[in-house]
Amino acid sequence: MSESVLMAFPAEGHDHRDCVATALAAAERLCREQGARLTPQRRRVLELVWRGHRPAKAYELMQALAEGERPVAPPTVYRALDFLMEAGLVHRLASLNAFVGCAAPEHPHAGHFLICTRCERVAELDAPDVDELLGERAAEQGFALEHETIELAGVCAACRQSQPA
Amino acid sequence: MSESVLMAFPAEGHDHRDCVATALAAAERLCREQGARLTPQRRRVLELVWRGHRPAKAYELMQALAEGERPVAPPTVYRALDFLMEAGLVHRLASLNAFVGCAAPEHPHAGHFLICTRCERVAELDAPDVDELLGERAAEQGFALEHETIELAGVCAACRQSQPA
DNA sequence: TCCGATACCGTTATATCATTACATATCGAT
DNA sequence: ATCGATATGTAATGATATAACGGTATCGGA
Repeated sequence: MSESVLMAFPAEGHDHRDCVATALAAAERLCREQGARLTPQRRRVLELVWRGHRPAKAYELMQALAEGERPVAPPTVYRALDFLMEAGLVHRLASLNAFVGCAAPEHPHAGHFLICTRCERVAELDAPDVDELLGERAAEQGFALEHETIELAGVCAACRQSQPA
Repeated sequence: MSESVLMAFPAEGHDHRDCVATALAAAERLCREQGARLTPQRRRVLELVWRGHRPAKAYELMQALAEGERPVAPPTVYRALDFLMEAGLVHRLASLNAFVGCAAPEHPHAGHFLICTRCERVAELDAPDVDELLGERAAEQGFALEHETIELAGVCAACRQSQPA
């Protein structure tokens, strides 16, 4: 079995600057390749989304953007998020109305998420076989699948260990 | 393979009064068994949710409730919906901020939905094998699954036939 | 280099979705 | 009939997201 390109729950003491740096570098590269414009504003929003492995709310991002600078209005952040989602750099979590950075933007994939209800961190689940099966089941009904929303809430390994209750 | 108890996309000319009657009867029965109070108001909301196989928005339900009667405020409809969800009579679709009636409330199940982007109808997908697989994949990461949100957007068979584009 | 088209961004207003808090009414067991 | 628990009414507010419009930056072609 090959190493997954997708993100598991990150280790306790991982160097998060690496996560951010990698994500931003990948974003720059992808956008250059595709002729998409990763403007400073969009880059800044992406960086903020990557502040942690917790999903970021749009209005939190707004506040963070405004920090020190002049305040920004909702469309600013929603436009940036729309762009980033379009580019596959960010995923939206429908069950939380929140956004997370994508760790593998170069590998197009439907996002399947594990969401820890204790620590609120999010990981992407790499499960192409689930996709396949869902596709089959949908096809049996004559349904042409376009977009999947798969979000699994529960308790991550670290939280179970620290508080088995 | 046994007949699924869950709802496929309903046929063009199906007798929808049957759907509603069946759903309401099942609700009455379940609530009686469980000692839950299906008050007239809650029953009315359930009935409205079942007006069609399209997801119902909370504020639409509010308006419909108010029709002819005195206007109602948001908590009224949200409280009724909370009760109905608790009882498993209604599912919430996170990707649409909307609600659908559950066709098989006596069979506890995670809701997996097919949502047609053309006609906006919704069907439940019966795919215990998908559940199983997801559970396994999650378990591999030490993740204790609590709740699944699975919503598949696409085009239903009827819409594909009528407009293959 | 200039121009025009397109994409980006700022701003105001408003739409949409959902909850809090507290008062009143109803139900149902004793 | 009374009392506690549950359900409902009501007002206010919070949270999420989009519409509409105009100005500005950027880019490709003349």
